[in-house]
Amino acid sequence: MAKRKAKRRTRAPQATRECLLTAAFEEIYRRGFQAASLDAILARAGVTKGALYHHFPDKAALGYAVVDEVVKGHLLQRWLGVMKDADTDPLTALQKTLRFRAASVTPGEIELGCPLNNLAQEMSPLDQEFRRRIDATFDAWRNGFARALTRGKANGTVRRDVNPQKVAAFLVASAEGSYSLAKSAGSRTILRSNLETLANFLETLRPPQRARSAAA
Amino acid sequence: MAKRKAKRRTRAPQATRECLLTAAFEEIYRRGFQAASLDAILARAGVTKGALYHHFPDKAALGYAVVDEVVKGHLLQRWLGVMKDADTDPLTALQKTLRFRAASVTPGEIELGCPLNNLAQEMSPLDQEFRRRIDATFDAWRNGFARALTRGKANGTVRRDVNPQKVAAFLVASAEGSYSLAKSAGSRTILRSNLETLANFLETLRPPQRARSAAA
Amino acid sequence: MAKRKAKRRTRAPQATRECLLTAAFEEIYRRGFQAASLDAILARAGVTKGALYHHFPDKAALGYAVVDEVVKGHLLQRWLGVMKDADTDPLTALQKTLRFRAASVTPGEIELGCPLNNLAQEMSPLDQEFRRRIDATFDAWRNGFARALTRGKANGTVRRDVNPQKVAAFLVASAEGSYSLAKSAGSRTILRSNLETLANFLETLRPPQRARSAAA
Amino acid sequence: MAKRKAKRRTRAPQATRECLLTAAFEEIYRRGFQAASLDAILARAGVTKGALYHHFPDKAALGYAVVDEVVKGHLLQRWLGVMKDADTDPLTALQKTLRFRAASVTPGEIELGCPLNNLAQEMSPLDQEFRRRIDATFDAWRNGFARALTRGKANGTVRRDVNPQKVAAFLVASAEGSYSLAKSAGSRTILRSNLETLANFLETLRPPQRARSAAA
DNA sequence: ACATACGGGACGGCCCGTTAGT
DNA sequence: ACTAACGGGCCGTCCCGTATGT
Repeated sequence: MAKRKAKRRTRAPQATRECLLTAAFEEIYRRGFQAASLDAILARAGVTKGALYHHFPDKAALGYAVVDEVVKGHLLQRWLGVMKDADTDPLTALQKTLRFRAASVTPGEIELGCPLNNLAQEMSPLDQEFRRRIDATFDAWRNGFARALTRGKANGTVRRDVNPQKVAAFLVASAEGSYSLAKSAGSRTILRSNLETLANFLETLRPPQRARSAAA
Repeated sequence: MAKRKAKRRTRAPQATRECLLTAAFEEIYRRGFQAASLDAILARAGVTKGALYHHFPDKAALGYAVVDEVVKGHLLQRWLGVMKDADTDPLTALQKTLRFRAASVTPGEIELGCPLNNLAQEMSPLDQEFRRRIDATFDAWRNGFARALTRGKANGTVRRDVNPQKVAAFLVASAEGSYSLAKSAGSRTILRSNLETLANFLETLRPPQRARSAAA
Repeated sequence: MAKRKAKRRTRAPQATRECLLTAAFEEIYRRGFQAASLDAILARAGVTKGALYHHFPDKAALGYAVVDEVVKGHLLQRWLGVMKDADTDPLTALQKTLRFRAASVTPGEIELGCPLNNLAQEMSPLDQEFRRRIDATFDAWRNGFARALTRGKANGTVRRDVNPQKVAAFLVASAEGSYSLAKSAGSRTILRSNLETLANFLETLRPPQRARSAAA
Repeated sequence: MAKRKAKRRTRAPQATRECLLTAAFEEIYRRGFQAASLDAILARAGVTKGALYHHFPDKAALGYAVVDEVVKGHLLQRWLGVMKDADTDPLTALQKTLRFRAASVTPGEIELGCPLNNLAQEMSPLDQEFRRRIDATFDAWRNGFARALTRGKANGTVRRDVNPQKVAAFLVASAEGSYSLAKSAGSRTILRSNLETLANFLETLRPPQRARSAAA
């Protein structure tokens, strides 16, 4: 009872792997990938070097898996979760998402920023494999937005001259930039203001005709 | 008299200091602050450890000085240089700046991103002093944009309902986000597209009367 | 039924053991015993750790078995193979063996040297059991040479004052030394020259009467 | 007096370096290069990691310096020291050297063998730079013997048909082989016997005429 | 104002061996 | 008979900072 050994969890490789990924994500989110200490991750996960070495060949592979299996899921759920097949009005859905993100941001998110963007800034120039996997995640995000805008063009809720790919890329970039600036300012106000400005920008993408029910 | 090292580098404290700052900036820009090796900086600068620790108390102080004396200047010159006192039409001046940045971006900038944003993402949560100095730089940038917009409101080239501070913050955030995404995508095309979208967004800030001449 | 690994390697304990010994020999020959990685041996053999530790209690035991079951056979076949019962003229048989070894040496042998000598140099001072088994192998080699010289004394082809044990030990030592020096010189020429000098030395062990036919 | 700190030896870089080399030599001699622990060397030398890293870029460089600055000197002094300019009779000088080495061998030398040969066997195939430096040392040894034999040919104490280079190489190889076999046998007797046989072999290199004063 | 020598610590990689499971 | 998960521990590298010396 005194000894905190608690060994032998009955051999659950899948659980061990997920435990490692979660611990690695938290440590990397906090310190960055290069500064993240494997020993700290191990202590947090409650496993040993041998287990880590069994599941991942080296630190980089652990980082790759964190991107693909932890960060990607979190991110897509947050930004694409509510508008799976929003056939009605994608622009409104996007605005709701932006405003919900602005409303529900935690102090921790303000301080630490977006985990994917952190990794992107740090590792993109240093490791091609990292860059590829990070960009693939950003691409999934952008594509989610672009598909929504395309649906809006199809049902007439989005202007014809809108390029869904370009606007989606701009939305993602502006959102990430908003988190970045809020992080260095240490201010959730700036994040909310920026996301609101972005939501207002979306209003300009609606067709001129219907402009609030009765315009013509 | 026996040994003749041929070194003897003129003993100019100011030059040594600037040499260190330049070398430190390049190394930090490339690897990040934590991963930047003092020995690598020293080798690049061609000075020794004694000189470094004569001019700076520790690694952090060197980093602070890089922000204040190297990065800040570069940044403000690039983004505020052309519109010092652009009394005529600040929105057009801003658009020109965005489009000039889009046109003149180098492959190195795409790969490595914005040095200030890199430092912001990495160091803001880890070191309050870093965060303060980085935010001060961003603030100078935002204020430059905000002053321009205020001038525009005064001379009627900018809509009355525009909040200069908020729009300036949004512009900086979107620009930084555009560099971030371009960096992880390894694509200058995405940067250009985003900066162009941002320039188009500025068009919506003009008063409704004018510039609507040839709409139909 | 769900998983189908396609492995299933026939379950043949003897074959597994020999496969391990061969892989271990090659890895040890190349890197030395201490530097030989069990994981590398396992990968080369295509078996897993469980199989290894089923057949051998630890790394040392694997090394001992390599000496006794792989190295010893190779060595004795090479140096004692051709003169099993050379009743006629042992000195000539020894000379033929030396010259055949000189002629048939491969670049790999030059680079890596004699596997028994490598192990002897590395492990003799560190592990008594290793030393014993290595010395037993050298002893078998020496005894093979000594028996041949004794037969030569009996049939008059070797001088009476020759001490077979001492000369045999000298031959083995000089041969091993020749391989050693050739290895560090990276030169097969030096090996051939030395083995030829050793063959010439054997000429001095013949009785003075004969072979002096054409001296004047 | 209790604390064994004894810091601050008044800054003696040369002494520190030699201390490191000596400690490294002993540790490498005992365990081999790859198995030699830097921490053990450091503990033996009484210096820290920082000092080591200052004097040598890595472990390999330390090993190279051990070969060039410790092993080479020891070896050449032992085998070439007594016959610097033995104008009289080089063969006798060589025999004296061999017999002196046989007489003065210590149990430690029997157990651990020749440090240069140990390094040669272990490192030659793994590191070209090691091989080069080791071979250079062997070459100096061989050249010392060869020069002596050449002088003997000049003054008539060595047979005309002797090839000094080849015989020198053979002598070095046989001597090294003798140490090798003695090491794995754990027997100084075998070393003495072999060196004596080698000394006797030298007798066959004298010109036939004078063969002990009165032969014809 | 600067250079060299050095202190001490931590990190990632890898390694040998054990054990739960089949 | 054999597999895979896992336990710990050690090693070389490298790093930041200090102290002595000129």
